[in-house]
Amino acid sequence: MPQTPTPTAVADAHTRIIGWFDAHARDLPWRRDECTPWGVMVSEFMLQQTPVARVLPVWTEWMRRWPTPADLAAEPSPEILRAWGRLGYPRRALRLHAAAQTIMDEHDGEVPNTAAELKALPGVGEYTSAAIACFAFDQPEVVVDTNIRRVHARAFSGRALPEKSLTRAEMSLATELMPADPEQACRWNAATMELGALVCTARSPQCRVCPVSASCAWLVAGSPEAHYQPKGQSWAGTDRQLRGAIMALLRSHDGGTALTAIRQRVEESLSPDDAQFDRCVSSLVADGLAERTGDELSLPRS
DNA sequence: AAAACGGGGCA
DNA sequence: TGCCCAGTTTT
Repeated sequence: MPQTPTPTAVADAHTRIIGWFDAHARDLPWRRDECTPWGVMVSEFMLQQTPVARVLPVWTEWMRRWPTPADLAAEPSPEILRAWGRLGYPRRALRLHAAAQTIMDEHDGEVPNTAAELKALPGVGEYTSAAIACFAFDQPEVVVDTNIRRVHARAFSGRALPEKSLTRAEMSLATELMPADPEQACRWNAATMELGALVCTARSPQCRVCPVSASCAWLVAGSPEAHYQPKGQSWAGTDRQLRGAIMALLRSHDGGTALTAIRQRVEESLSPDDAQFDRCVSSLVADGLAERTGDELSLPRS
């Protein structure tokens, strides 16, 4: 277990990383003062497992079309899934829609401002609840995402990568590292995340420009290799690939499409057997991502 | 604790 | 090709 860094070292890290953030933070629309809590919430849903660059245009379009929870909650058409486009994990769009409806039903149309209430919303877990509370409502919640975990692993624990899953020790460390001042705490969260996204990256960290390279435990230890081999997820031939291809087809049509036509179209690029095709159609319907009427499949109405 | 869940871009 | 990305939910 890593030792808790000394108070002096922690304060120095605060100064350096927040100072770096002041100079180098990206001007992202959901970080601007005029962005609403709803805008922050939409961004956090889209950013789950999806890089900033791909989220930007979709977020802008969503905020134009559905600027408040009420607007999204009242949207009955498949336009939600169509507007999600190719962001991936389209169940996030359904969960965001459901969350908007819960906000209407239980929170008077206002995004709740506590982590506990946020976490009760569909699609909002440990990270997202803390992030919205912190970034939209300036509450000093402990925010721990993949970027922050990696920065902590390197700068304070001397490891190339964080553990495979979030550990108690990581949460304790993140808690210890939080600045006492609430405003600084929120800035620290955003700054550490940004450092992980731009400098302390997974593949080729830019230690030459890192504000804490002088004290980085990993660098000081000689940049040791990761103690485990990351296990990537397969893609070619998987249900995920086929489900994605079917969803892309549904998004490109108004109304329904015959299952035989869908099968024919996906076979232009993929080679599913009958069992896989049926399984994927069924699971999409079960997930609420598609609707089956007779021999046709379509995007569902909400 | 582990698996399922998209998709694109870069080394 | 393999790996990674502001994770959550289900098993």
